[in-house]
Amino acid sequence: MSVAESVETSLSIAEAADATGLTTHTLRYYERDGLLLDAVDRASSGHRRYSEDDVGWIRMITRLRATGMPIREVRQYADLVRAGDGNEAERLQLLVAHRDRVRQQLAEVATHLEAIELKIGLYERTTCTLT
Amino acid sequence: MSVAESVETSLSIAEAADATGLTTHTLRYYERDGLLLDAVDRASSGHRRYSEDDVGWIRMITRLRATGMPIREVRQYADLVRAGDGNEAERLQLLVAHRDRVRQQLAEVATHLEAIELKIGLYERTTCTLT
DNA sequence: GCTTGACTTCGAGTGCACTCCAAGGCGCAC
DNA sequence: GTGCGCCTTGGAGTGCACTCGAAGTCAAGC
Repeated sequence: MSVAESVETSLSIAEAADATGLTTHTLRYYERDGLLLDAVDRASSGHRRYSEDDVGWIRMITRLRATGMPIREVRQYADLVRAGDGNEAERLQLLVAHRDRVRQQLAEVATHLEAIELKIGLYERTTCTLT
Repeated sequence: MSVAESVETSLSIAEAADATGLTTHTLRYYERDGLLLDAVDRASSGHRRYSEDDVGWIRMITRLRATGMPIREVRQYADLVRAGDGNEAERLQLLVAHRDRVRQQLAEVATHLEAIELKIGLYERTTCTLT
């Protein structure tokens, strides 16, 4: 923990887990699975050192995951970014497709939620009557 | 199919699947797993006959599922309903807890979506510049 | 009366996303 | 110098929700 303040801030895997809300297991899993842009830097001991860029990217992919993008597709996106400049149109296409799916799913969930709230209204009336 | 118009409308499993958007596999799975209120009626041939009540209940549980309620909890809810009158408060509690989770998750997804839309905005500017 | 097709059961298989384990390394505190 | 805790690896295990397969039944049409 005393190593935490290096010249440029870099985090241990536990700190990165803390910072991103993932577990250390998941962080290693994501790296193995090609979701990160590069292999994370290592200290001389072999321990991972996460840069701010790493953490920023991981936050991005947690947003994608939290909105339901499958791992496979996150990897595709990472592959595009890793490939460097020139494929921005493809990245855009991927993100737009995802956005549209999320919007639609959000709308569907909202509709279902309304139906559930209606049901709750019925039960509330019942239990009020009973009390 | 010519049997479709019985005295009181009852549906074959394929028709019920059509009506609910589930597969016949899933319908049988739900029944096996105790998600339905009773075992579905059978024709003399042993084939399932879904009543309108059955279909209504299945629609309700697809709404619960579509909003992320785990199978296990849907079963608990079904158990309560099956137990009959007197536990409305428990059912209400279960639904309210679910509603709150859904609302929160909806809000989180909306936030993540905004961040993703921001990213899309950046890419749109990039690709415009390139063109 | 034989084929066709929709249905039945039970159990096994699939895909996804983690999640955990065993065996071992490193560096600091006592 | 030894225990402690955090880290490493590869691979195996878990939980969820389906999804499929095999073998067989039944009613209807030709």
